[in-house]
Amino acid sequence: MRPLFHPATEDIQPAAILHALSDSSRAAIFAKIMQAGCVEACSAVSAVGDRVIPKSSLSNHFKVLREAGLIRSERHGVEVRNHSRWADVEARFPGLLPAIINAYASDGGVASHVPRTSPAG
Amino acid sequence: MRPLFHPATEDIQPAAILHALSDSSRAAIFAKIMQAGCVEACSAVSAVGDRVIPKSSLSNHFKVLREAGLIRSERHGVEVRNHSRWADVEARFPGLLPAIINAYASDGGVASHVPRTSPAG
DNA sequence: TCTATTAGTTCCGAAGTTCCGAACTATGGG
DNA sequence: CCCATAGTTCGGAACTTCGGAACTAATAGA
Repeated sequence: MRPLFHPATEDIQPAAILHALSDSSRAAIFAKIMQAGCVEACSAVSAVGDRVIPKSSLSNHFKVLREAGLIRSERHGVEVRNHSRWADVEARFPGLLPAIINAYASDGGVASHVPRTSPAG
Repeated sequence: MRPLFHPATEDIQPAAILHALSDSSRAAIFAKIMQAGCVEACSAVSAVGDRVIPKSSLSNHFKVLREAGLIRSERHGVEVRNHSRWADVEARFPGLLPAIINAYASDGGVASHVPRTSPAG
């Protein structure tokens, strides 16, 4: 298993963030990671809405979020803990994440009841 | 030639907007349409940066932007004029477009020197 | 009306991406 | 060592995107 790659804050690209969050499953996963105190094992997100997501797809979704710079993943024993990189992204692109999360929330969609203020992350 | 489809303002989806703008060529095209007084013939965007975009790809990029609700395209004789739907998108998802355009601009990228305030259109 | 030109769309094959089950790797407990 | 749990990688099917060639639509000129 190769080590998990994370971009430096200054290497985070807007296109990668938009691509990562343009998938509503991934947007929901990201919203959930923020709500859950910014720490979440992959297995805690085995479903989005009514839809069960297979492990391999989930692993790929986490990879896309990680390589976009949206989350930081750390192995802790047998599991991986995922932290939101909200502060990093906010520092680099102020207002981008709140706007995206709000848009999903106001669409009544997948990422509803998401905090409008920066969570501790 | 079938008529050009445009979603109603209330049918605009965040995921579609993010997907449309997660491609840097499309983000550049959209930025250019706004800068150019919100009207632009497709042929005026035959290149993005140093890269020449073939007509068929360009046609598809405009279609993606149109179907995401970001632009309105009207046939005027032999050409198509594209208007930004900034006001519609801003009404539905306040702050989303400025945040995205700013993110690209502050990345020093493709959509630099883009207005930070809502343009006429 | 016929032809040419310009602007854009559609078609379709090649190339690339995503999805997901199966096989695999890594860690921890007994 | 064996088993269970958590996640990754592999690989094929399904889907998307790219771009050249052929097409449609409007317009101008003979």
